[in-house]
This record gives sequence, structure tokens and C-alpha cells, in this order.
Amino acid sequence: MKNVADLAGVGVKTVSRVINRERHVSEATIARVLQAAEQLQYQPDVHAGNLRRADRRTGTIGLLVGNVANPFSAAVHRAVEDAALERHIAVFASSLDDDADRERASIEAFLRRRVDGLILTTVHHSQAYLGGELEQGTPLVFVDRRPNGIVADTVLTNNAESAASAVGHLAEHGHTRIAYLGDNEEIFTAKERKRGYLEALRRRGITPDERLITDGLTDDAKTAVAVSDMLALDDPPTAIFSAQNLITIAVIVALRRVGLEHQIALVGFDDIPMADLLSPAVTVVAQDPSAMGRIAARRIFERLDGNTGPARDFVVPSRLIQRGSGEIRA
Amino acid sequence: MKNVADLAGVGVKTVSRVINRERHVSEATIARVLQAAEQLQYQPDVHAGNLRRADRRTGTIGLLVGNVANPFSAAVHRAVEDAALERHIAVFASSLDDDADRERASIEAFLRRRVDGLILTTVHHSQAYLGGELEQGTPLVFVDRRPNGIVADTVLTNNAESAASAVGHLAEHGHTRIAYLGDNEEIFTAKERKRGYLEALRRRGITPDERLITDGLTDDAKTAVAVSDMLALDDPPTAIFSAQNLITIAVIVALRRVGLEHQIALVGFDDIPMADLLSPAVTVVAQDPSAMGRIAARRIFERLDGNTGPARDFVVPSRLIQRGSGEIRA
DNA sequence: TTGAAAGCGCTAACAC
DNA sequence: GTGTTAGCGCTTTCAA
Repeated sequence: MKNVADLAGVGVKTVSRVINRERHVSEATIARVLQAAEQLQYQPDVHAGNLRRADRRTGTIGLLVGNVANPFSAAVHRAVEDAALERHIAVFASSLDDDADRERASIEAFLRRRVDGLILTTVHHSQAYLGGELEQGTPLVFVDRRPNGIVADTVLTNNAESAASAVGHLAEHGHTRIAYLGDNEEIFTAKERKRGYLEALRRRGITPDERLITDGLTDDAKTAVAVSDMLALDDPPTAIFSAQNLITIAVIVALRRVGLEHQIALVGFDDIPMADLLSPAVTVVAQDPSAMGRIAARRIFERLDGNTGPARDFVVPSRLIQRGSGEIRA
Repeated sequence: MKNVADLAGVGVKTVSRVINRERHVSEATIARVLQAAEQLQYQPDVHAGNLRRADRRTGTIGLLVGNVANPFSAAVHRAVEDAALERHIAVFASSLDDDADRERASIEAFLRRRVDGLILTTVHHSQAYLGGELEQGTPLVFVDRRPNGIVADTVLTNNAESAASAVGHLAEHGHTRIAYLGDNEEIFTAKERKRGYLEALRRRGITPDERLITDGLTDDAKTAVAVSDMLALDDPPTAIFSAQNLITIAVIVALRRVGLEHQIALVGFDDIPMADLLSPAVTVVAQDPSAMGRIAARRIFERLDGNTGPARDFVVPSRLIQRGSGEIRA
């Protein structure tokens, strides 16, 4: 900057004014400074500026998701990025892989880099350690999962309600023996979806059968076992509600292996790629990750713009997409 | 930092030493400083430090891809992130959407934030504007597409060769009327893949038929038209080579609409999700985006560690995955 | 409209 | 082992 000032024959402050488009600089000086900057290929250093600037904003936010390579996370990421672009904000992204240590390490790494805000899908059992930051005014918006031990803005799918609608849909097609296949119950979303499943059964006077309920399906092999165990029952399920996209895919594979994919109804939570090209096409309750990311980003910006209201929940509705597998009758 | 120093009853430099784990500090002082830092919830500011630090590294790299929500880009991103994590480097990610203006804007935004290096899949017709940065020592690694107007490290799939192997595979199954459906020919990868297609035909003495070759399929509707036009020929193709994943999916849809998916052979370039659950399962030449991202990140780090050798090409081989659609005989 | 001086939070260099 | 001083590249404050 000094070099540019010397070359243009002005003081550093004038260069600063030109770069930041402040007023009260004559056209002639502006032109001279710009020309000098161009000639020296000058790139301002935002961090040096932020050190002294009043608002201390870095124009950067951090995004923590499950896995940037997972379509759900990727859609959230993309939506956040698009919203950030409008405000010239850069996005740090990090995958957590359900690893609580990684969560804390990533957050610390971002905080050290002085991000203006954080959008996070967390895995640690408590986010109380973020209380200090929140009080200091760093905007925090949680996506998909509610934080524990702290009250903050949260963007959520109406998990229980959506799950209930999926199960209700199966019941409407004559099913009473509806299986539940879900993820680890410690995960907020998994718990909610199971709650919705049970609620839907209750509402229709169907007594839950523990043999038709399996949690903790963290890999395909476990899901395959769970499906074949259920099918081996004297009174096997005639329909399946799978509470997560990877589980849905594993269920499809398992049903095909025994040739029952056209006999047993299936509704999945979360959309899966190519769902309409499979046979049968897969009925799902689809979340709206783009909307979730967009809403989270907007909320961060509201907070950065001075909104200090109480923490809010933003509920993003999901949508039942009927494609075939969920419309198989009992 | 000053506050921590005061509370611990030491000088700021000692705090700095403790934070940076330098030697020559007594255990007792370390403990006192750490305790004070904890009490004040002190978070060091990396940017302030980097301002004065000798190497001026920010521990940050920028990643520019087509679209973080596209599975190929997402896989590259994930691999880059994993490699970066080991070195405690944070990753800025940005989608370009084949928009040249966005390319320049994103790069400038990252450079202003003083990223240590850049991994990029570019879209602008020339990257000559990056020559200055490269000379100044900012490591640049291009992924998937070679830059124009500048010589720099590049990680590539062997596009032509892979396309040729796909077409050869179809020829080995008795096909001589093999269609080519590809993206805009201005894109480096599209051009290379078409070259491979033509080369494979030539090698087997098959004369290319212009009516079986269509470029510029930038959306599904165009692909649908191209497929139905070809099928309406007096001597329609008996096999199709689709040069990009989105095109492959559109071709599948088009073939199904006329019920020919089990009659006409298909090999796609790039893997597609759920490929093995479709009927027929889809044969592809699959790229290895994870390997590409990993290699790109490693190269950046090599450069950061002082390697100043000439720019290199890194060729990542692809793999033919036979699943059914490509093994349909003529 | 412009510039000089001070200072943001930290580290380099050197002194003790 | 530890502290002091200067200065990184910029913006603020205030004077001209």
C-alpha cells in the first residue's frame, strides 16, 4: 500500500480511501491511485485492515456439516454459498463425520480465523462450550440438529410430523404391519423420526411390535440383517418405513435380493438420487436442504446486521413424493 | 493477549511463546499462562500473527470447483479437505457454475484473504491473469481441466484414452454403429473425450457417421431430442457412448421412454449414483475424483514446502466398470 | 480533499 | 527463561 501511495504521489490514507470507495477523493486522485495499484498488481490484505477496522468483520463464515460429499450436506453448502456470495462473504466448509473431536477442532480453527458467524450441524453431546462465543455476539445457527446445553437459532425439518405422514401414507394403503428401520437413536433427527412413527401408529390404533423396530443401523450390513430377520418372522411386515437415505438404499438392496421389492411397500425419509428411475420408483418424504441452508445463511446475516432478538426455531416442511414403492397395497 | 499477560503476570512475548509451543519456557510459567488464557477464554488471532510472522502463511487454501453440490466436485472437495486437515489447513470452497466472471471474482476474494494456495477447476478461456500470482510463489494446482495461457501443475483424468476404452468395449461386443453424445466442445474434457471416441473408431476401421455425433448437450431436453433423432434414422445406432454423467442419465430416461434400454448398449463417462440398482445396471468409465483431490492437495503442500520444480501433469487413470448396459450385444 | 500519527493483536529481533 | 521495542498492512482519529 505504501508503494502504491508513493507511486501515485499521495499518502497511504488516500490509497485506503480509494480502495474502500470512500467519498471525498477527487476524480483525478482516484484515477492516479487506481493506475498505480494496477501497475503494481496491488491486492489489499483484508486481514490487516480488519485488525484496525471498527466492526472487525472478516467477511467469512464457517460451515460445519456431516460430510460435504453427502448430497444432503452438499445441498446445504451450496445454498449457504449462494446466499453468502451476494454479501461477498467467503465460506469455510468442514466435514465432521459424526466425530465430536473434529467438531471442536474445526470450530476452534474457524474461530481463530475470526469468522463472522458459524452454521453448524453438530455431533458433540453438548454445545455448552459455545456459550461464551454466543454471548460475545458471534452468530451461531444450527442446521438439521438442535444443539444441547445452549439456546440458539436452529433450522429444522419437522422430523416427527414428516415421519408420521410417511407412516400414515402406508397405513392408508392398507398396511398395519409397518416396520421401522432407523439410525442411532442418540441422534436428534433419528429420535424425532421414530417418535413420529410411533405417534402415527398410535393415532391409528396400531400396537407397535418391537420385532418390527430396529435402531442403530449405521451400515449397510446391519440393515441387511435387520430386513432379513424381519422377513423371517411368522407375521412379517408388509411395509417398511426407513428413516434415513442410506438405510433406504440398503433396504432396497435387501428386498431385491429376496425378490420382494414389488410386494413390500417402502417409504424412505430423505430423497435418494435416481429414485424415479428405480423399479419400483421410490416413495420418500423429501427434506429441503437448499431451503435449510438458505434460511440459515439469512439468519446469520440478520444477526450480523444487528438483530439481537431471542433464539428462534425455523421449521422447513418436507414433502411426500409418491413414486410407486409407497403405494403398494397390503 | 495483553490481558492474559497481565493476569499471568508475564510479558506478552511469553504468552506468545506458550501459545505457539516454543521452547525455553518454564513449566510453571506455561501453566500460569494457560490458566489465565482459559480464564479469559482467550482465542489467538491467527491473522494478526500472520501479519508479522516470517512465512506469512495463513493456513488456508481456496478450492474452486464447478458446483459443490455435484457429486464429482463434492468428492474432490472432500479429498482436499481430508488432506488439508492433516496440516491444520482450512479450506475455502466456491462454486463457479461455468461462469467466467465468478471465477475471477472468487479468485480475487481468496487472494485478498491471503490463501496459501489455490486448487481450481476453471472456466475462463484464459488463466493468464494468474501468471503474476504464480510467479510470486502462490501455488496453483488445476484439477480436471488444463489452464489456458499459463503453465501450472495440473491433475487430469486420461480423458481421451478412457473414452477410447469405453468405445472399444462397445466395439468388442459387436457394435459398429456407436453414437457419441457429448457436452460443449469448448470444454477441455469434452474435446478430449470426443477425440478418444474418434480415435477408437479409427483404430477399428469404423468410419465416423456425423449423424451419430452430437455435441453441446447442456441440458436434458437437448439430449432427449438428440437420442430420438438418432433412433429415427434408417440405420440407427446399436450402442451409445455418453461423455458425461448428466448426459448419461438423460440418455437412460430417453431410452426408457421408447422401451429400448435393454436393446441399445450404453457406456457412460463418469459414474452415476445408484448405477448398479438400475435395470439394466449402467456400465461406465468411472473417474476417481477422490484421488484427483488428494493429489492436488498434496501437490500444493509440496509447493508450500519449497518444491520449485517445473509444472507437472498428474494423470489419474479411470476404470471401466461393467454392470450390464455396456455388455448388450449388437 | 488530503495526510500524519497512533494503534489493531501479534511476532521478530535483541537485550537482559 | 523472560521482557522490551519495533513493525507487519491497514484504518482510525484528528489536524491541515
